[in-house]
Amino acid sequence: MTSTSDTQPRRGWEKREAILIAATEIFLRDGYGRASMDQVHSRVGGSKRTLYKHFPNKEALFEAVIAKVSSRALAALEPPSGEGDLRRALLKMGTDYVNVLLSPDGLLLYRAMISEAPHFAKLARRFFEDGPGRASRYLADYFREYKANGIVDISDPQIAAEQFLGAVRGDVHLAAVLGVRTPSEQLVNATVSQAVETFIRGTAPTSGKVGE
Amino acid sequence: MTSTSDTQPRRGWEKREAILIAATEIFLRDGYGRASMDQVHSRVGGSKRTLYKHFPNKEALFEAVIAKVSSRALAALEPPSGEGDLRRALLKMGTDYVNVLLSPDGLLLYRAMISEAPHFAKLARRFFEDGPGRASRYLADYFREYKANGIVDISDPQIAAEQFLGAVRGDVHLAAVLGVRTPSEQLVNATVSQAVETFIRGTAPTSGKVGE
DNA sequence: GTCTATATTGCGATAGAC
DNA sequence: GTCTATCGCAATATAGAC
Repeated sequence: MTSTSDTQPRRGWEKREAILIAATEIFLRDGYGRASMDQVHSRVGGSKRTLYKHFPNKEALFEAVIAKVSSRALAALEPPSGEGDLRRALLKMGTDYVNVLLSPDGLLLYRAMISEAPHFAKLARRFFEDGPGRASRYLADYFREYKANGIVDISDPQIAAEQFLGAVRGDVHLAAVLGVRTPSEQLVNATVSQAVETFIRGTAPTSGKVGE
Repeated sequence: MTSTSDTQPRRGWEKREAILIAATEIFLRDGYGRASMDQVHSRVGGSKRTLYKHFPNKEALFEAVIAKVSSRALAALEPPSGEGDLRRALLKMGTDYVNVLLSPDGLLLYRAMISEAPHFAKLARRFFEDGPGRASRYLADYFREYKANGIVDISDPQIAAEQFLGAVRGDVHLAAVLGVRTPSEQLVNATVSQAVETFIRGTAPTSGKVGE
């Protein structure tokens, strides 16, 4: 039982789903170029004709795969909870963010999007807007409130948000994407909390007060 | 005159260089998969035998291309100058760093490495060590000195270095890699200086003193 | 030039849903 | 029985490494 497909016949959207699942694994593992419709076909079984009925060509199949994985992987990015203190919000936001980036889907999606950006500009833009762009917008909005209340001293909230998330990412993400090393959860936590402390102190209103 | 090749005959390493130049443009523009030896051949002219004499196969040619572009693009990463104040050193380091990342070679190299990391693990590791890894090591060493002198308060210098560079990168780099937008020099400068200010205040020894 | 890989299609047979 | 999705299998065409 190495194959995803049972011997069960499938009809309608079930077949479509089966194709999508097989295609997802193959496209994300091998990349668009090295993946072949034949691989997908032999993995899912059935007729090639059916495959092309559901997805008129390789590009369409790839786009469907990315759309699905995107929504699945990026769903965990949520706006910081409005109340509560700054430290807690940043910790949660930072942790969620790196967890999305370092999740299997997150890593594969990131690689796929960067690889294919020149040929799938629309997908690349959507990925950016729904992923990193959305996260930093959430955080920027949050900062804007706190800035208005004088709780933080930030000249440009949007830039600050991108920088906090960038700091949290550090080199850990790139190392994981390149397969150089995979971070322990412990290192990730240490990284996030150090980033939070530096950021809070770096944006404290004027006195040396920490947080709160 | 659209071709890189003149009609001049070439011998030995000249031919090799000509091949490398043509291959560089094609590989980085189209990616490993879509690039073809035929394109390289027709661009550089001469016999296919000669091409395969210099580079026994496609992978070897790709590796040579990456090695050359890597050393060219990453050369600008230097250790921060030991004396001078922290603010100036961070500004220079941050600016150099994003300029490397956002340079044409930097962007193309980044994309190529991420795309091919699974199939060229050795190249990927070297890229990481010679690029981001080296930059953060330089900065971490610098921080260690300053930490010993009590000029900065940093719990883990290596993590802090990666975070500063990550903050400087922000989302600007990813957006450029994805072709979503290309940052103005002005935005880059604003980003770097905001990161520097936040970082300096965030790592100041204990009082509210800023820098110096 | 050779040989292989691969995207895409043609067409007739078939099988479950209504 | 009529539809419609699916199947099987072959054919076409092109590209690309060597």
